[in-house]
Amino acid sequence: MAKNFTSKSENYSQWYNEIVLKADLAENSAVRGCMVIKPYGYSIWEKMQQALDNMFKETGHENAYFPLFIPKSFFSKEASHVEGFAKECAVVTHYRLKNDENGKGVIVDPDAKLEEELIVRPTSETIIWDTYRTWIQSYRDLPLLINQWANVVRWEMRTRLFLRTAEFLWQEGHTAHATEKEALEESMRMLDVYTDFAENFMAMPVLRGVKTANERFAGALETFCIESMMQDGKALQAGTSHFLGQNFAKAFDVKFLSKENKQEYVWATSWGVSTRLIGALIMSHSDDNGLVLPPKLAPIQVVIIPIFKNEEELAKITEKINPIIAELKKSGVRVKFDNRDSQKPGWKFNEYEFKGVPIRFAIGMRDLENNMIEIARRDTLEKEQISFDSILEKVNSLLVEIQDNLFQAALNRRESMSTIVDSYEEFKKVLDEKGGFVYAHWDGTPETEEKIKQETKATIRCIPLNNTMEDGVCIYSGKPSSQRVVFARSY
RNA sequence: CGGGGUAUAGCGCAGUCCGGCUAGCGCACCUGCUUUGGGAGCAGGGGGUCGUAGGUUCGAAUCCUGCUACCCCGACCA
Repeated sequence: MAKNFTSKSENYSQWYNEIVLKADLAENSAVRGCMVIKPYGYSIWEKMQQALDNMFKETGHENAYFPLFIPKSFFSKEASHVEGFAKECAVVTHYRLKNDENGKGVIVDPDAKLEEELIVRPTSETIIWDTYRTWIQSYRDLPLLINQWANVVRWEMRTRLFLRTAEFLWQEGHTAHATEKEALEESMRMLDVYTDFAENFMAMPVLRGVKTANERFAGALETFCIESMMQDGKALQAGTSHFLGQNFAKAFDVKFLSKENKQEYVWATSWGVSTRLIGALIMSHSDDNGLVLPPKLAPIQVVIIPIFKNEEELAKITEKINPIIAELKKSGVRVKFDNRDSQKPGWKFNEYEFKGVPIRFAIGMRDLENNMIEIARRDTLEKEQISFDSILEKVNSLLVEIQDNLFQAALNRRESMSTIVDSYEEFKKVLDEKGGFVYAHWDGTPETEEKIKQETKATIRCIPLNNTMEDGVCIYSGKPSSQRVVFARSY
């Protein structure tokens, strides 16, 4: 079974790229740092969108859309926010092109300079809060619970398909509340939504925690996050939910009249996940045979491959399988019958393995005679013959089983990649030799965190929520500490 | 922005050091026959101003200079 894949144990980075290319998910674009998401990759994103969007609706949120361009002046209103994003913004300075007089093609018309430059949004807090000012007057307008599906641009130095591209797709929720308590509850609620999505749809276990000051979102008072562990032992931030306090309300003068007839600033949250989740999905489950998708997000859950020598045989197979396909579709299973005669069965087997389709059936003349069918599962690569009449039952139970199995395998992997250490020596050794999450005591200062980062490239991924309190001493400074935090090298 | 590398058919590459006949290979594509239970075989075929601008030379993919783009490693980041 030579699949021509670089083994992930040999070169993880190359393995990742091959998965993306061979599963036909995406490719680098001609535009610097950007990515073309191909139809199959996009269909996975659509599945993610649908699931998340339902969850947002269930928690009372509505979708809206705000402009791509943000006047530069909006950014100067929240000092720490601009500091966080200034280095990576694309800026629109002109609005017209013209033909070069020297015949050198098209040039930017110097006469078409914008009075005020426009920033291509790296995130939408500023333009949304500028808009919210006019939407919010009374406590009756609150809470305001809005989500936007959009593209954003961050001019990163170095890019990687799905994990870090100059332009990426995401959703960003922006909410306004009357009280601090409500806003904090909202940011926790959305962290719960993300956790639910990651674990139950992506089959990817996550650590829930709060970021340290160094790692906090620009302009937030508190950043909550879900952190996942990839198969190479590096951490990936899968989603964030920010408690913004009154920072943006004050910067954009968003006030409301309370029940007590007093002018007050609103309390805010924002939260987002991006197409990076597709990268997380790839690195959580895939193997040396290609992509492995959890059934709940697989664009094709079941593929049926007929094995035939001529049209008559195909007709017989089709006649036999069609009722089953209809039944599967009726019960909501996404099924594909690949009856192309342009490719051979073996070619198709490999193709759907690359693409991570959870269940594959193969049916030929032999099976018709025996009233049997061959079923293969992508997660374990196991094959078996089952009775034709048990297909429906088998598919329904196996889809659930694969989903659970992927989660459990990822969880086991993460647990085996988690280590508790009590000394800096041990800390460095584990990072170099094993990777993964490293639980260690930290004195709580940004200085120590920064030094550890410089010396080891490991950052504090989060301080776990509901952490167990435990007295100890900081592995770096030896100062007292009351709990362990989670370190890792990360993407 | 620092360090390294690459640019030749749709994709992946060889050829460049040491200039020379019609620029070659694998995959993909087209035609025909035989095939079809894990990426089929044989035969035939189509596709290239060798990144770009200039220079050296009888002659440049190959040597020289400028430019551009992309990739990898760092700093930065969802």
